[in-house]
Amino acid sequence: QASVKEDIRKFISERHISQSAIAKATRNAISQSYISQWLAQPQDISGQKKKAMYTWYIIERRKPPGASNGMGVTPPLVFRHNEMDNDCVSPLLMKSKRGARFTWPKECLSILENYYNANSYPDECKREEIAHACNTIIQSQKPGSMLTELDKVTTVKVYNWFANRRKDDKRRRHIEHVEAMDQNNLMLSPRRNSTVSPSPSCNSNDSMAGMDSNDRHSVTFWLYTPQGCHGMIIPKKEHPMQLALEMAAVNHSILALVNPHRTEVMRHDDDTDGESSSEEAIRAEERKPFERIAENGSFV
Amino acid sequence: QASVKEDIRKFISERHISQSAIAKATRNAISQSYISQWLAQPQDISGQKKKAMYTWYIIERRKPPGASNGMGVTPPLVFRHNEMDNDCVSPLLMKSKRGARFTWPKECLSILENYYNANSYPDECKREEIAHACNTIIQSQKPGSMLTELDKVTTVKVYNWFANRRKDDKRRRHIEHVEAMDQNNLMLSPRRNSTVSPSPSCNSNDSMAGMDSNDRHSVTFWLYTPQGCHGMIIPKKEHPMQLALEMAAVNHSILALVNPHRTEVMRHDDDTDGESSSEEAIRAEERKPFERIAENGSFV
DNA sequence: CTGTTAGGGTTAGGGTTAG
DNA sequence: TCTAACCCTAACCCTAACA
Repeated sequence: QASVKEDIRKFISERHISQSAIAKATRNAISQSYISQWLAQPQDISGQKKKAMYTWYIIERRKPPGASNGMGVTPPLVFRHNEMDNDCVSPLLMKSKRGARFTWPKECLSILENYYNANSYPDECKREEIAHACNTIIQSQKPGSMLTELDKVTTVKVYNWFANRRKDDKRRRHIEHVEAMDQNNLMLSPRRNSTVSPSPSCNSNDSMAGMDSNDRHSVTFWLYTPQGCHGMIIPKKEHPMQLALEMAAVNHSILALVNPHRTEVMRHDDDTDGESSSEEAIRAEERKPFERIAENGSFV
Repeated sequence: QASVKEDIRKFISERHISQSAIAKATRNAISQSYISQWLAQPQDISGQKKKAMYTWYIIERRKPPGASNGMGVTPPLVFRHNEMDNDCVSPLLMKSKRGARFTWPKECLSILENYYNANSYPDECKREEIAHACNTIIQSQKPGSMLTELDKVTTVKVYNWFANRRKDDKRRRHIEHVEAMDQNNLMLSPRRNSTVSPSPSCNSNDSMAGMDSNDRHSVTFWLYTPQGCHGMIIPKKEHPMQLALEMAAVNHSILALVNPHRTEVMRHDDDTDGESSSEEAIRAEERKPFERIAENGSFV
């Protein structure tokens, strides 16, 4: 069965709708570049973006063909991600991170390091060269056995290494910088007052003050902008009934996509209580993941 | 004057030797935990452990930097604990990075276990639910008092529990697997006899057999492939004389340390044996670099 | 406009530290 | 001794900025 993606692709091209128009229409729920990638890659999969995309599609499709070539800023786009929102999307994505993890043999690390010093941005060609060099070395280390899929160095692994390496470098530099800038306030005042912040994480200045002595995980924070949560509020209303029907349709297609075999129920083995209290749903939106600050702010 | 402890600390960190490796190398004459504490406390003090530590250090230091990351199982470790052994244990607990340690009440554990069986990867939402459930139970157990910061179950604690739990699970599964693969040599022969392997750790199959019943810390080791430890066997025997000299040197340094008044000795390198005896060099050998077990080609 | 990717962010595996 | 909390980092997500 042709995927919904195919339909959308066709729809877009028939009506000459630009990717950026879509992005705009969905109020940047999906970015142009994401759309581009999604359309290009065969192994699609997106999280709740997919819903935004499908919703846009279904709504847009109803419009008269000639009028408004996608620019229509689709009616406020009200859908909330509540029921029907059984995050059935995640499992596929998540899967990838769950397996056994590759680790770089140290011989390879020195190779990588060498290349890195020469050039931190190797192109695909160079990456291939590097990967090959690594594989050769690894192979020479373990005479008999063939390289397993996991152990084999690929250009992607090399790419990742360089990317991570660069980030790490940057982080380290930043920390140094912060430390260097720390002569002034050696003695920081005891801000231990008991009345404050039940959620200790989000006070722009104060949090930074408590944080600078922190470990590498502060990387999560020293770039965080306090106001990251625009968008998605969606004031509107269409005919509720019709919308509901649409939503049902969307949901159905998604389900079908995710789970090609059985079209009816969907196990959604993951969490997802059948809960759908509206406020619950809203909070489900952009969860701020995991910040483990807290406890270390204590002993200053 | 910089203490020897400083030297050791530096040595360890430079060569990336883990505390548990040291513990193992000294045959648990010093526990990993003890090492940790000793290094943390400025107010050093240890009894005879100190000797074990120093002995390890002195011996390990002679090894070529690349080889044997602390895993060397130091030679029999002969010294006797005689005089000079002033066990001055003054627990001057200093600043420690982590606070007092939280422990899970058993009621909570069963809750966690339940959730774990349903889903080992709870999202933030679920974690909050779990935390709340735990807190409720705890609260009900102790009527009057408010939950202290330490006892309160947070989502982070829940997160950690699940992460640790998953690892533990994996370890357990692996051990089972190894045990299952171990039909052949159930009874490990008492290789205690004097003629063989002075280092009991590196005989491919036997070592595994001895290990599988091990505790959770075996996780550090079941990643070594059986034949990964060739070159460790060290058939050699040191010249007794040489050893004696070593011991003398060790004792000397320790004395100097215990009696910090006479500073003239210690600092220089112990191993005045200008030898680099040829047999020593043999053992330098390269070590096989780890190699994961790769059981996970499984789930494609 | 679209394809690419650098770089900000995050998750989770393997291993270590420390109460 | 046991294990909660932590570190390190491979692999992945997403988008702004470019080419």
